[in-house]
Order: sequence, then C-alpha cells, then structure tokens
Amino acid sequence: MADAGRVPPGVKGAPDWLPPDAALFDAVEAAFLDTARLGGYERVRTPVFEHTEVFARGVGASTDVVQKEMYTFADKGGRSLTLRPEGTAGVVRAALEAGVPRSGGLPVKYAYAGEFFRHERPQAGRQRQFTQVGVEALGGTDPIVDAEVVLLGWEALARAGVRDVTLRLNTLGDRGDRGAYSERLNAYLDGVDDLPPDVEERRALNPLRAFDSKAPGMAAVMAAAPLLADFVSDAAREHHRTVVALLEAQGVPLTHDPRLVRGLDYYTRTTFEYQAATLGAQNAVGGGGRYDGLAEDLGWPDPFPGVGWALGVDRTVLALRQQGNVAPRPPRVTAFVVVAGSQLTAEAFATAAELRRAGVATDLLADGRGVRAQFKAADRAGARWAVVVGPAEAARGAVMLRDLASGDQREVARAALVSALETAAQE
RNA sequence: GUGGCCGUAGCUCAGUUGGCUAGAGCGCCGCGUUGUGGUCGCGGAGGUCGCGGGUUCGAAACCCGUCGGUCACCCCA
Repeated sequence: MADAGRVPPGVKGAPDWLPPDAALFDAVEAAFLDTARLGGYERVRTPVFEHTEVFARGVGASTDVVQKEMYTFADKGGRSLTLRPEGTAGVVRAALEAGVPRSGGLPVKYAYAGEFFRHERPQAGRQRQFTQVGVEALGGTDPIVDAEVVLLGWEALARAGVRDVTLRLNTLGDRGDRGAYSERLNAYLDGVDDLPPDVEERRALNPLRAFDSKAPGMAAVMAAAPLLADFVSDAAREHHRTVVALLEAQGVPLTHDPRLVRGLDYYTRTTFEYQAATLGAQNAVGGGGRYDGLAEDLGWPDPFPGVGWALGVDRTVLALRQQGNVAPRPPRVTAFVVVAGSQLTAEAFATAAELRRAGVATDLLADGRGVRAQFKAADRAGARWAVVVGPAEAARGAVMLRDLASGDQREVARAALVSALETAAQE
C-alpha cells in the first residue's frame, strides 16, 4: 500500500481500467461499434451533460432514474445540468436540434459509445460510472426497423464473444394503450387487501411495476391481474407480430416476456432485453425498445419515432470473464532496444525513435541499469526482438538483432535494421 | 436508500483459546553471467495489521464507532 493512503481515492463506483483489462474493455466496445457499423449506423458524439430537463422530460419525471439516480448540479449561471444517465434522450435532443426530422433521408441511423452516470449503490455489474454502446434508428415506423435493431444487438453480443444470451421481448402498446391499462390495473390493485408496501409505493408512479414485486403472495395476486396484452391496440399488436416473425425467421431464439416493463417512460410498443446467464443479479447486458413519443415529450411539435438499444460494456466484460475469457496480456512492443554502455544512450534513443517511425512498436530501458535487467524488461514487455546497441557493433555501424523466442542473434548493419525486421516478420 | 459478509506486504492469503523482532507463495530489486531474457540458485527491499477509541500486564485477534470494499434488495445496460 506504501503511501497510497495519502492519495485521494477514486470516486466510489467510478471504475479504473488498467492493462491488461482495459484492452478487453476496448475490444468489447469495438465489437459493438463494428456491428453497428455493419448495419449502417454512423457514429455520433453528444455531451456527457445536458440540461436537466432533457432527462426529466425525456426519460420521465416519475422514473427511478430521474427521481433518485441523477447527478444533477447547478453551473455558474445557475442552470441545472445533469450528467447523462442514459443515451437516448441526448441523441434524440441533438437530432432535433439539428433539424434531422425535416432534413429528409429518414430513418437516420446513429451509434454512440460513452460513459453514463447513475448514483446507485454499486454492486457486481453496477457502477456509478459505466460505459454503454448504443444505436438509435430515428424517423422510421416500420417494424422492420425494430427487427433490425433487435437483431443487431443480438449479433453485437455474439461478436463480442458472449455466450448463453437470452432475448426477452414484449410490446407495451402505444401511449394510449398503456394509460388505459394502468387505470385498469390500478382499479384491480384497489380491490386487493393488504398490498405489500413496495407495491403501494410504486403503483402511484407506475402500476406496471407491481409485476416486479417479490413480496410473498404477490405472484398469485398478479397472476390474476389484467394483462397489458389485452389492451394493446390492433395496430401495435400487428406491429409486434411482424417484429417477432422477422426475428424468428432469422433463427433468433426469443422469449416472449409479458412482464418485461422497462423503467424508462419513453418506451412504446417494442421493448426487449438481452440477459447473460453467467451474470448475477445485474444480468441485463443490453436492452432497448421503441420510443415513438420521446421527441414530442422533448417539445418537438410532430411525431418523430425511434428505436434503439444500449449494451453495457462493463457488464459484458464481466460476462466474458465469468465465461473464462481472461485477457491474455498482449505484447506491449515488438522490439526492445538494449544499451550496453552508458556512452551509447543517445544512439539507443535514436534507434528506438527510428523503429517507432517505421511503425515498429519499440521500447527501451536506458536508465543506467545493466544489460541483464534490460533483457528482463524486454521479455516482460513481450518483445519479439532485442536490438542490442553495444560498442563493438557500433564501431562497425551495426547492432545485434536477437530473436527472443529462439535465442538466435546476428549482427545487422544499422541502416538495414528496419528492413531486416520487416523481412524477419514475414517469415 | 436498506441489509449480509469482508478489510494483514504490489497481488492471493495464513496467523491455533489474545502472548517473542507479523509470515508464506507469487511478484519486485540485486548477484551468480562487470554484453544477453524466459529456467535455476543465493541475497535483499517492502507492512501506520483500513482508521479512531475501548477492554487487558499484553490486541492483527475481543468490544464500540467510523471509513472502504463486496454481494444482495431496489433499479437498470
């Protein structure tokens, strides 16, 4: 621990990623973004903070996320800003601000990756700062867009190497359907004696959450409750049927989950979630849905529908680790310059610089330590080659090139070093 | 926000009913090889036992508090 006790600690729930784990993290993020690119989704970047009302109105004032999990603060001008707790509201806000709905070429397809912030109690798979990759297809109403998005997410997880993923799918119907259903469900709950406190508390915000209650007896109570499916309009039901048919034709093993209720208010019609079997309580590695009313919630005068998902990078890394994917430490460099004699330090420095310019990842340890220590460092760095800069060779305008795997070494003219490495690499 | 469990070297951990200068493995540094790594041998560095208080002749161990971590509830990706 040395003097670490004097150093201010990292913020609770804000993870550090160091080698070699950071490489695995990047690989997962890259796999997600690659998959999005294959679907024609273009990269966008939006700020990590927004005016608070973007989330209050977009995500929904009654949601847990907005009510108790946001990092909200006043800036110097007294405006209320919030660190983004999710990606969709900000991306849609940016699209509306740029006039995308009226610029034609719809739907537009966007992909993003970045950090998000929710003030929750950290646990396995849940940090206060976490990374998500997401896609949003904006301006399309056809169910084929929903199916494309769902399938892309499925394939993104496969591309990242996650096994044992299950896909849960549901339809929430349209806004009006859900309103009618909520009233009906509340009426039903009114007739139940001794509702558990958690249900009483939540039903005012969103009675659909009663389905999530694990209080004893609630399962039986909810089994007899009216079903959202019975309130879904014919149009929404037909939409859903088409999405399911398209996905099933692709062989995606989906599970219909009538209890899948997303906690963000903007969802309409299609909702879905990808769950990883190997994860613990936080087993949702991704999720999303359609949000046809979001643009209007944000103040846009016309309908501007959308569908999207977000995949959790941190959780995916966790799932991969639990599958036994430990990131093997990749070689840090391919060449390592070893100096024999302090009078050759400048020469070694120049050699390393030349190799780097030629595109060969190179390091050196010219701080006066012995050759033995330098070779040890070369080995630790995973270098394939050691380039020994010593007085004997230097006198001949050469260096010693040693293959660290085989132990073979030969003298190479200094001017021919780069090409020698290039030809050796081809063999 | 609520609850369970856990804090001993860089890492993983041991420390017997409270009792010598607090240990191991791995890692790190050096030497064996004053110009050669990965193996081996030898040596070395490194610890306010999370922190504060209490009990005791004596605390890493027991008690209280506190901070941190972790898992679960909740929520969600």
